[in-house]
Amino acid sequence: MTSTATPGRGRPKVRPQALAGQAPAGREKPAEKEQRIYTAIVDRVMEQRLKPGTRLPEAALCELFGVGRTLVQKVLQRLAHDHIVELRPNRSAIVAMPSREEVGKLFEARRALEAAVLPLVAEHATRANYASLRRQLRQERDAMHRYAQTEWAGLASAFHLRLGELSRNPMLHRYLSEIISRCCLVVALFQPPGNATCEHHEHERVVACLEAGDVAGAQQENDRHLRELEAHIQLIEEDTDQSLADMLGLTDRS
Amino acid sequence: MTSTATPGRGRPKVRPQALAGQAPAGREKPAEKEQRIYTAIVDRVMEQRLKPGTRLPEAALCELFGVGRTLVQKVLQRLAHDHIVELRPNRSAIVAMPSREEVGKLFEARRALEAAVLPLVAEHATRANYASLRRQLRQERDAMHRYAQTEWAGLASAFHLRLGELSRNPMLHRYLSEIISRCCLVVALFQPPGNATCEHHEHERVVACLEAGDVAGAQQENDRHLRELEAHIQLIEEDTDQSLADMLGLTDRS
DNA sequence: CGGGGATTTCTTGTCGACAATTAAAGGTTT
DNA sequence: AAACCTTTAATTGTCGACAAGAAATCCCCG
Repeated sequence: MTSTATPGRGRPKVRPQALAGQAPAGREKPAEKEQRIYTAIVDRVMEQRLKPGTRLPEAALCELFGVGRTLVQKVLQRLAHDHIVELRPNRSAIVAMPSREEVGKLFEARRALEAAVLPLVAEHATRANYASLRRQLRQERDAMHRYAQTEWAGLASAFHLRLGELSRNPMLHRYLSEIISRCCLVVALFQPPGNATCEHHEHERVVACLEAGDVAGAQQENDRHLRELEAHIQLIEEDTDQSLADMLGLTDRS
Repeated sequence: MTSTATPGRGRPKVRPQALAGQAPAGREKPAEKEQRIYTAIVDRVMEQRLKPGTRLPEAALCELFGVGRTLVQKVLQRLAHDHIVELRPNRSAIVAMPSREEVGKLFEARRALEAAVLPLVAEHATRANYASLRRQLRQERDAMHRYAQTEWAGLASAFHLRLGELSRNPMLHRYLSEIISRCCLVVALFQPPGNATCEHHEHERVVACLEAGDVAGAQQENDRHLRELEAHIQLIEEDTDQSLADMLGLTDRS
């Protein structure tokens, strides 16, 4: 008999690992199921409860969410397409860990895309749109003053998302959404809690330029704003010796 | 017994429809399988052998390509993400048929994106890159003179794709590729064979501006070029009474 | 003769099962 | 003791099976 004390020959048998399932008992529409799993994973990544490099085996996700592998695979496909996870053939999916170069390209793309979007916003935006933008800015400021970091971070990116929406171009909106959520991911990765940049004045400046019809000015302000955000990221990244740990291969396994 | 002459009660039983399978007998790597199906469908759509609105039932595709439904579904997901097909819940997937408004937004996005890409191209491009661009332009001109329409169409979009590549930004490159292939789809849909615009001079002008360091000029030339292309599409669309046939529901079935 | 169900079939949504691949440890040989 | 091979488990790739939803036709009734 194979006792528990004697270590078997091959790969060690993993313990059943009773994972706490949180599947809502009530039946839900098929589309909602998929969305629920998707957002659950994205949220955990944003909260840093799922760190980059963490393995995401399909079976575990199946138990966690109480669904079959088909659905989990579909979600993983979507996550991989959005670069939230990395999908390797015949290997577990892992939470994506963007390299320094990728982060640079990411912000470059974001600057280019937002600059391309601003003229369309200026073209289509109405008074009501500007009013709602300003309302959003007030919320943002309040959250900052209340030191509600997670909420504030969400609102800050919501501003840029709203700009994408106001371009009235579904494709550009989608692309910008994709890039912004990846940026959020990066920020969440490298930003130690409690270390936030005070940026909401810059948002206000962009809106002011837009409302005054100064598109070029808005582009310039936004570009500078994004560069500042990126510089802050880089700085923090230098601070922690992330690269060293990475080189030693300590970030690979749990 | 249920004879073939008497029409049964419910929905008419469809004939097995012996479809000619073209599955390569030799085993292939899993990733290649998926790509083979994907490109096969895209190619058929581009050739207009699969017209918009054509239904794509999973079972038929399974027989055609000799694979299971899992793979077919994965491919359909990708195609839907690229807006090549439309995916409705509990209904057959159909080849996408972009509306007039979507086409407008599509070209708007393309103009914005290419304008955003050009500065990066000017920043990164080397002498050798410009040389290869010019080589491509010569091929393009030759193909046009030889009246090789399909080849020429491919080369014409290849020029824009190359610009995306030269931006050295993977994300922008991918987005531009997506949009360009959608534009190709639209062009293929509305462009009757043999009716091509003579555009390669405009490409040359863009390259000339870029090489001279005149980014704004290149953007302007490219913008005008794309607007001309779109205007040509619209014109043709007005010509054929596509909307009428659509309203009569004649475009639904083969 | 037209409209509302009933009925049948088609089609997708979802799941577990089996095969193939990869990783990780132990044992073995030099 | 270090490098290689063997064994074992974990994990994904792929498929058919079953259930549920939608569509098309016919039947019946007004």
